[in-house]
Amino acid sequence: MPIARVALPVAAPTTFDYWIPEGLAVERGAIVRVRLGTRRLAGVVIATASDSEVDRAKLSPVVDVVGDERVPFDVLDLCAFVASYYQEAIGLAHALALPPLRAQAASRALRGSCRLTDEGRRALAALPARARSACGLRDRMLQDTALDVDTLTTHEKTILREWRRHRYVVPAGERAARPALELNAAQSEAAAAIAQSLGAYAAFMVNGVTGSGKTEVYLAAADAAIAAGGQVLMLVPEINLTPQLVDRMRAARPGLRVALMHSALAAGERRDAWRAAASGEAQLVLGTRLAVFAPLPSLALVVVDEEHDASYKQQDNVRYHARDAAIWRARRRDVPVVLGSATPSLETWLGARDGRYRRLDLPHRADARAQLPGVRLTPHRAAAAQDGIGDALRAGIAGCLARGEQSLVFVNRRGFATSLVCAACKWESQCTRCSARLTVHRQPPALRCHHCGHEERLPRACPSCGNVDLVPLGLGTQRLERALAAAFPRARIARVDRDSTRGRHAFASVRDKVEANAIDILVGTQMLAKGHDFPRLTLVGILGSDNALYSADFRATERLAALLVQVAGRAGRAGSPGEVIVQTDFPDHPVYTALLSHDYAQLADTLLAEREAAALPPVTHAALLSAEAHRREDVDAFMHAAHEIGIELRTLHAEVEVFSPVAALLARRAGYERSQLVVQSARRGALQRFLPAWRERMEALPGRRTRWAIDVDPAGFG
DNA sequence: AGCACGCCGACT
DNA sequence: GTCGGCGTGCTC
Repeated sequence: MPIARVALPVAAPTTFDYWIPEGLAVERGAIVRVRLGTRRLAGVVIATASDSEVDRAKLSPVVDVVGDERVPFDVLDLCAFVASYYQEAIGLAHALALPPLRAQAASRALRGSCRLTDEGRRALAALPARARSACGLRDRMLQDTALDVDTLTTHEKTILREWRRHRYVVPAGERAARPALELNAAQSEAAAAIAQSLGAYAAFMVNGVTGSGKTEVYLAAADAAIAAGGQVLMLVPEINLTPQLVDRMRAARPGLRVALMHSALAAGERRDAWRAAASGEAQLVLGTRLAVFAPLPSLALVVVDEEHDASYKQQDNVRYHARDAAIWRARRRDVPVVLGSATPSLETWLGARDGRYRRLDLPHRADARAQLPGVRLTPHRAAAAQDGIGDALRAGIAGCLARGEQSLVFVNRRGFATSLVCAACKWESQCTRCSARLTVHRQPPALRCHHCGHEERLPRACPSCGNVDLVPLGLGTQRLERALAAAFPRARIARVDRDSTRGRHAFASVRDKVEANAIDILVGTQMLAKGHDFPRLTLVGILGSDNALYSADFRATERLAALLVQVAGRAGRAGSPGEVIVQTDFPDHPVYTALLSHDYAQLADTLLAEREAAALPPVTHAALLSAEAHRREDVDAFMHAAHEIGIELRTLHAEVEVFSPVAALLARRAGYERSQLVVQSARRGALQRFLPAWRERMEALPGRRTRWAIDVDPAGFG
């Protein structure tokens, strides 16, 4: 009896067999609907066979085949690799490759940018001011000559669709192509090296300083791949970055067929993108980490932009690393892969040092007029009394304002203050469900936990002793914004953090304002760090970054270095020289001296030597077992057992080290007590042989009160 | 992951 | 007496 082996989206360790009814064409890669228990599920056929190990009586039939899409074989292989490498359920790993199955009529997708017609302009201007739902969009349409549809919320797209029916808006058409950017020597050399290697596996590390024009290198390499009839897969860390990147791509390459893939797309749009990729119609597939599973029949080149970025590692469900999956896939398909960054991860750095990756350097900014910014380190402690704004930074901002230039002040913490303490007794705002302090917020006023979302009223007096002298400790974006407003009352200030800027629309509107020169000072967190060109921005202030140096996580310094370089890179990108002022009390720390001398390479070598000395990743290979339960004793009991099993298995796996369980950095979160345990080996293969045996023994442990997971190649030991 | 089955405590 | 709490184990 013909059998289909189906990977179903359940946390079971195996696939499930179903018999194939006569007349139903079921082949490897087909998406089928089946019954599992009482449920009906869609899964992907990973193999067909002439019979099954399972009792015939237990087998049920394949219900039907969904559509005509097939998951390509290399993607099936990638999913199998991901399941095995990351110790995940085979079916959950394969679920990553399924197209969105909601068969809703593919909405006539709006693409690119739209502009108002004259009639539309009249109609919208005449719209009553209280037509609130459309108001923001209307204002933006009336202001802008063209609006990028990708930056809109789904609600706004609905409105826009309506307007298009009335012929109020029409597609803006392809923007006039930017004058073809002359590649400099380093750029054309890098692009040529990649282009020459098309047709076979090769891995490149493109190490280019901020503003060195890595995108142009990717584009030139992509041109070569596409000209030969190939498809290019380009991964980016965040959806925030895609609209701008797409704009640039479309402007530079009119007519380029791009498909976007990220989780913020509606099911219909995602399905369209999936089909465009699968049919070969899309020449460039641009997306976040999940795009690494896209069907690409003519894949010719893979690019991972900002490859150091932590968001490539999925932190829940299937804990895969999209960069590593991309490398695996490139090897499997025998095509080149490009890993680009201004601050390469130490994994990639080591790969380049060992000769596994070919190193391509872009040591200068592409625009010859744009110098790398000058960096100054000034003491932070001295600034504490002035809400964090030291004299140098104050003078710098004043200078910028006088010249009509923009400044950015960065602090990596939202809210007003880190915590609230009582000046009289020892009381401190503490989360009841986490081992963390509650952050002070003023807009709106509240004490909030950034780990579990718990919220309390902002107390007027100490809940413990009644004293009214409560002191907000530490610096957040809201406090900084207030201090800047007090210091520069006439400056136009915008705050950008997760609280102020929800959704893509909000971010795009700040970006537009900055571009329209309606903002003098930007205050914000991480959100501001990445990949946005602000030509008038000449000063960057970085506050509170020393906090990262206290972190117990071994990757903290590497992450800080990347963040500093990214933020500093916002300064002075177009002609005007930039300045970066970093307030630190550790000016001799290698991470700051590297920033001063613009020498990330030196820092990466130093950090790598430290990892070598301490036998830490990427020199060794690690997995992290993390567990949580409501009761401390349950976690401890589980971890104790897990540790014992690990030690016992070492008789068979001598090359693997099993460390003792320790409380997690955040020992309690949302009412769960948390612990973790590290296992590692100098050899990846040894760790890979150990992990399944260990996992199976742990799965057999009684007591399900503890939730646990294995994280292979964890982003940190936190 | 769901979902059912099963074996123990407080309710109309 | 049974309603339902969640701990345990199975699903082709």
